[in-house]
Amino acid sequence: MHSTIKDVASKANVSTATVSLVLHNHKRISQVTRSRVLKAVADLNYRPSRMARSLVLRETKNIGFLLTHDHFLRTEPFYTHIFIGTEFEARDHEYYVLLNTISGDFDKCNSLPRFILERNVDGVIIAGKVPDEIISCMVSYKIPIVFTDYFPDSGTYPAVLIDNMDGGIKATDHLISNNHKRIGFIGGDIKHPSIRDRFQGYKMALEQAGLNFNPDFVVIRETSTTRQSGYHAVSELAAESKNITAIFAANDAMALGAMQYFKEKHIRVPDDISLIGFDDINGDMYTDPPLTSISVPKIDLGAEAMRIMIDMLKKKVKSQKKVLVPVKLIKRQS
Amino acid sequence: MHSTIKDVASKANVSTATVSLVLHNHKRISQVTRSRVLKAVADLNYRPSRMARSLVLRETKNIGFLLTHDHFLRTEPFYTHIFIGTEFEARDHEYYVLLNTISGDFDKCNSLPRFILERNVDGVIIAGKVPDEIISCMVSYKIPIVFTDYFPDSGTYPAVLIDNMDGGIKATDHLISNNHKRIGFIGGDIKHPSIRDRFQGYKMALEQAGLNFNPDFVVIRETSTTRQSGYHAVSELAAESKNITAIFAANDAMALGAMQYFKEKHIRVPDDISLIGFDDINGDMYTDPPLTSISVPKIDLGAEAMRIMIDMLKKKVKSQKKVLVPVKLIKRQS
DNA sequence: GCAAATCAGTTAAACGTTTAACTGGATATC
DNA sequence: GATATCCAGTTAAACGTTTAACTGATTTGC
Repeated sequence: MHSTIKDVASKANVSTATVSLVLHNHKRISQVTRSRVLKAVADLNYRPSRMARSLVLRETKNIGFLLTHDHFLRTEPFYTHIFIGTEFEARDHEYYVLLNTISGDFDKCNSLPRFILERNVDGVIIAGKVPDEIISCMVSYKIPIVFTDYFPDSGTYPAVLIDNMDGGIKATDHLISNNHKRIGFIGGDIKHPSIRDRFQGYKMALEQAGLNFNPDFVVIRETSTTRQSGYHAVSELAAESKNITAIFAANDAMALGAMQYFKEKHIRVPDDISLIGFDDINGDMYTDPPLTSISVPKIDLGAEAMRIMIDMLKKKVKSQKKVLVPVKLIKRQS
Repeated sequence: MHSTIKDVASKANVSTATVSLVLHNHKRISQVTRSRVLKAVADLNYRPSRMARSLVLRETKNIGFLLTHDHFLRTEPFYTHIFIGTEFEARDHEYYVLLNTISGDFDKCNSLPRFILERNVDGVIIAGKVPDEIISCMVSYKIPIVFTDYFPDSGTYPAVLIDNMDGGIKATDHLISNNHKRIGFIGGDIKHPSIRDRFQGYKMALEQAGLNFNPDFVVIRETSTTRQSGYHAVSELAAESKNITAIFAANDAMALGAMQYFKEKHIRVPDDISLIGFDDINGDMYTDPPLTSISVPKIDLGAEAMRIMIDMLKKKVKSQKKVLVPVKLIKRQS
């Protein structure tokens, strides 16, 4: 089998403590012993067991990644990319990421992710909106938390968020600069902080440009932000009868739904109506025509969250840092 | 902080051994003691620590997921979906999946994934092609391995593979049944078992249909199977001058490259030339026109691999089972 | 020349579990 | 009534590390 610290110790004729001290570069060990130990380590191909270290050091070197089942299964790899970002950063600091999805109607504290109950993670990164209940359940475990792409209304946690308001402004400004005056907005789940901020940006940009905000140009009653709700929202908006010449969709999924609707009704994009989305999933998928959108650096977002987490763990102090990651307008043909 | 087995023991006035036995439903404990212990467990919200259990039971309840950096970063979420599949199955059996990418030019055994060196996984699932060296490095650790979507030429390991040959036949048959006689094949990395088998299926289907295999209709010199190589391969094929009316691309990425080429040359798909791919990434992305392809159940593939792994761990016996997961023709408009 | 300080290690406890082996009392067996 | 069996737990070792506290030898300071 594999070798343990005892094998190394007996091979080098020292105590296990000495081996451990050598591996931690402790100054108390003489050069000659040190090299004898290191030789034994190399000969036996020894590496300390993570489990044993974790137990005594009370740190697992695992970080939990938590999101709802729905978010994880979305066809657009939005959260997958955030996950990958955390993974990249974790690797550099010798952490592993344990993924756990929870159901959207979570309510019982004893159905918390196993990695929390069994104390198998040093901290948890939460991605996207999760039920408030789970957060209150988690506080009793005193585990460090970092939020990404979501932030609960109450509580003080570090978070990495998309600069949604700025994105809303940029998207709307883009349409305005293309001479659109009658600009619609379709959104869903308007209580979601991200969607709310994008909508806010939309209104601010209109105001800035001296355009009136017209509630008739807005559909935000949808409960979700899926392709279906985009289709439905745009059909309710009845843009054609209101002379709306451009639409800002709260995310690309909804924009795709809108596009499908327009295709069915033989309304041409962008000739008859312009369309801009948010999230820039076009990098991963294709749309016809390619969708103009606000690009979100998803991988950076995950990496930044992991950076904050690792920093908190190292300094043993709860951070409250909020990071807004900047977004970028990606002009395409819609 | 959290409670340990000692807290429970002293609260219930028993030894820690009794608590453990109760939690393992050992028959030796009387009903009255059992319920007293269980009450203490509930009151203190106790769960055994994974690290401590792992140490004494010598099982980590973690499974490693290994693939090359390149594969993980592919824009098409092929391996991501396999990963998700393993994740789903793992969850049901109380395992976690630790992901680790390795570089494609791996050579040194001491750069093996940390989870192997530190004995932090009970087994490893390898996804896609990896350097042979890593496999030989791993054998000395005597860790159970399951391959997915790849199988090394030497060695006896369990594997979950796509039925590539059947897929190749199905794809070619589909073109034949649409009255195509002059069918091209573009592939890359032809030494890769998957690509080789797809090509094999192509040839078999031609033969079966009484069509001649024409080497001029084939480009398999590309070294990779990316969009770029698809573009390049199809330009080399010069299909138009050879009167080729249909092309079977070894995977969807290459098909996409071909499509781009045709678009640039104003060759219409499917009017001027038919195109079929392999992998069915169209479920996750969009192409124009929607690409006919051979669908691979990626999530199932990952789940099946995890199932085999867990089964091996439970029975403590090395399996050599090879599973061929069936593929399906998805007719679209190309 | 003797106490104090330094050096180079070792001892042993601790982390939180599991479980084989043991114990001491009650019951069954002949 | 002595012995064997069963019952319901407990004791203690083990898993593989880390590290505070200790030790015994050597060096330093005055």
